[in-house]
Amino acid sequence: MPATIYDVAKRAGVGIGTVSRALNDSPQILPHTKAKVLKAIEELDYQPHAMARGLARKKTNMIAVIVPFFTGYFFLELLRGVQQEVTSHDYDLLLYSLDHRKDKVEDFIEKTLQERRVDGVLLISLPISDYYASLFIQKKCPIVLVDSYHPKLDSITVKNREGAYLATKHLLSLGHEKVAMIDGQLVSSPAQVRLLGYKQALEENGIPFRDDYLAISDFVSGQDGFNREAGYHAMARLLELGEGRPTAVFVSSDIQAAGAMLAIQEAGLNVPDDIALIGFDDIELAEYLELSTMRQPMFEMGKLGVERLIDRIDNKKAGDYKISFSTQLISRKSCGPPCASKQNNTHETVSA
Amino acid sequence: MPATIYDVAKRAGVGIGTVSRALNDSPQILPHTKAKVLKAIEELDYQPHAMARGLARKKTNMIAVIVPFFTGYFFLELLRGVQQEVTSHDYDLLLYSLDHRKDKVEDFIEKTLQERRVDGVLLISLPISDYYASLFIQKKCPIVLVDSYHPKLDSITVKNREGAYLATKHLLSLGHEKVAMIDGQLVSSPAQVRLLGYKQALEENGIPFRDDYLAISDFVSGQDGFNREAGYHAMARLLELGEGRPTAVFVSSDIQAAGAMLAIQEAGLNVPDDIALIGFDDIELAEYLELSTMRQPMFEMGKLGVERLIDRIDNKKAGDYKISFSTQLISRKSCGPPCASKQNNTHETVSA
DNA sequence: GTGAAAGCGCTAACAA
DNA sequence: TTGTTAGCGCTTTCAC
Repeated sequence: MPATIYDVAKRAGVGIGTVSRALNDSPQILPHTKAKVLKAIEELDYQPHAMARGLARKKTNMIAVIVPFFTGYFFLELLRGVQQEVTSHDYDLLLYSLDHRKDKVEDFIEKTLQERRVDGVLLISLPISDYYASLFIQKKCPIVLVDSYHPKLDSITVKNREGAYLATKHLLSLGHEKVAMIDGQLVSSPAQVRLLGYKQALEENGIPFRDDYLAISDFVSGQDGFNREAGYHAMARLLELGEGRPTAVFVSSDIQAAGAMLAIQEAGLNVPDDIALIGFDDIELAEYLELSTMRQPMFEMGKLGVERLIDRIDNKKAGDYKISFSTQLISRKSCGPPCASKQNNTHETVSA
Repeated sequence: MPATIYDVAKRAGVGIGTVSRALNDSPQILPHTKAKVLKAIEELDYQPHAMARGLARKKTNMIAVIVPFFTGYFFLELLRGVQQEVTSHDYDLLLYSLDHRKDKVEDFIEKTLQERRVDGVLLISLPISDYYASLFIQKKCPIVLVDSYHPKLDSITVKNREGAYLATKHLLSLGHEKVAMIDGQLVSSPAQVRLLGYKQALEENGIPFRDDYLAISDFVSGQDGFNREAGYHAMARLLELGEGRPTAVFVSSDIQAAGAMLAIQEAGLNVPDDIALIGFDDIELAEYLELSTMRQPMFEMGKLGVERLIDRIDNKKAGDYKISFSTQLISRKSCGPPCASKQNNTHETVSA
């Protein structure tokens, strides 16, 4: 059995209260006594039991991170940022990832909040209902949303609408008129908002929105459509338009764009000559595929999320906190050369 | 404040012992009484406090997973398997990832073992010293090593040596004679063992091992060399050999191979015509790069690791457990066509 | 400044 | 079968 605070007290010839004071750097203890205690601790290789401490202090020193797992590289980068920050603040991380097929985010929230009594929750890319938002506030349990938004809670987001707008605009500025979009399931908030940005760019350029130019990735059931297969099938549908097919596509995630690229190649077409492509995220893969994309600062978002969360926990800071990161256009080959080579498409303009 | 077991007892008109019995499905309780208690629990939205329960039961219901973070996609896949299994057994997962620049695996072990008192530890791709191996045994804390090995502990590994052997042999069978290897830092156990497999294949084919054909990835300091930059620089060194450069390279991880590929292209050379490449892992990227590789069953390893760990915890099963997964050759374009086109290299054989 | 004692919210052994 | 009580290992009053 590991040593307890009683063992230490006995060995140092003091009471357990004194040991506790030495442990917690209380000023209410003589340096001499403290030294004695520290020596006993050393000799017994004593380590305070986190659960016992947590029970007495009503603090677990754990934060929960809830993620939807299929987010792949995006999640990995984000988690790296999270981990770095968590570790440096001496908290431990309880990771929950939900499988949409069987888990509900609500169950995880209940579990972390009521059972585990974590000190704070970081919710990644997951929507939260008003009911649960209020619950967190009522229980005074700090929560930070990352890549998700709720008016009453701290949220760190990326400017999805702006990003989608800029991506579409980039395509437009290259001379494209027939610009389609491949999006994830609209239950996903980023998917919704990116669609808005796409439409806005179209509108500003006087190009009417076409239903058949919006391909929602819904191939793989139970997921949100942000995956390769879904991208592949969405592109395939666009390709079925034949001659009326788009000359450029804004895809709402790089991973879908990867699938789309494959579909284009299999159809004997070429990126960017036949169809220009721009994605969203800037995952590792994008660099290899020479895919233009809107970069999200994933690592930074994770890090800042934890920073803010711990600030709430330790310093009980209140107040609204909304941060929105801008996306950055990363221009690669998949969009083709600017303008010049697209002039041959200009005759289409007449009919538009 | 959330309801406690006392609140429930009062409301149901019973003692706290009875509530506890209802909670833990004890047979020592009348169905009628149990129903009464369950009703009170429902009404109060009571949830047992995990820490209090843990303290009394001497069981945390948490398992720790310790990973080196830079393992990228390999780790992500593995963690998916881990998560799935952990969740289905109603344990929670405490994630620790260590940054080699500042963390020591020993500190994490101490922390999880002594402070957090987790019920079990899953150590991924990380070596463990004899001292700590004994510590786990002595403390009777179950531990399972995944992608790592220790004679006294449960280990789930992949047949690294065999995999490396087969990869090298594949290159050899294609007609290559000048086969080099790019490896990670030799402190990494897989790196060591894969080197052995490479040498064995060479030897069996009567090809002498050449020092200048072994490029250790050591570019990025503080890491183990299993990353893109390191692969790039290792390949660059091989390329400096000029005409004496290898015609095929076995790279000890796909991510390094990706870097190597880039170096080859930048040198104006072509894969597989000038240099054939085979990697290890079969990460997502490999498919895109059309990189031949030895596939590791990552998801399965994670899942099995947890399965075994929980078996140890719940059923107190003892005994040695060593599982070794075989790797699978995934043949893609990066190795080029079999034999025929390599015949022009045969004249080199004379000097060998 | 320090020791003793009372909780924190549970489980489990012990009576009744 | 059920209620009572004594811990689990700590923090935190409260006296001294």
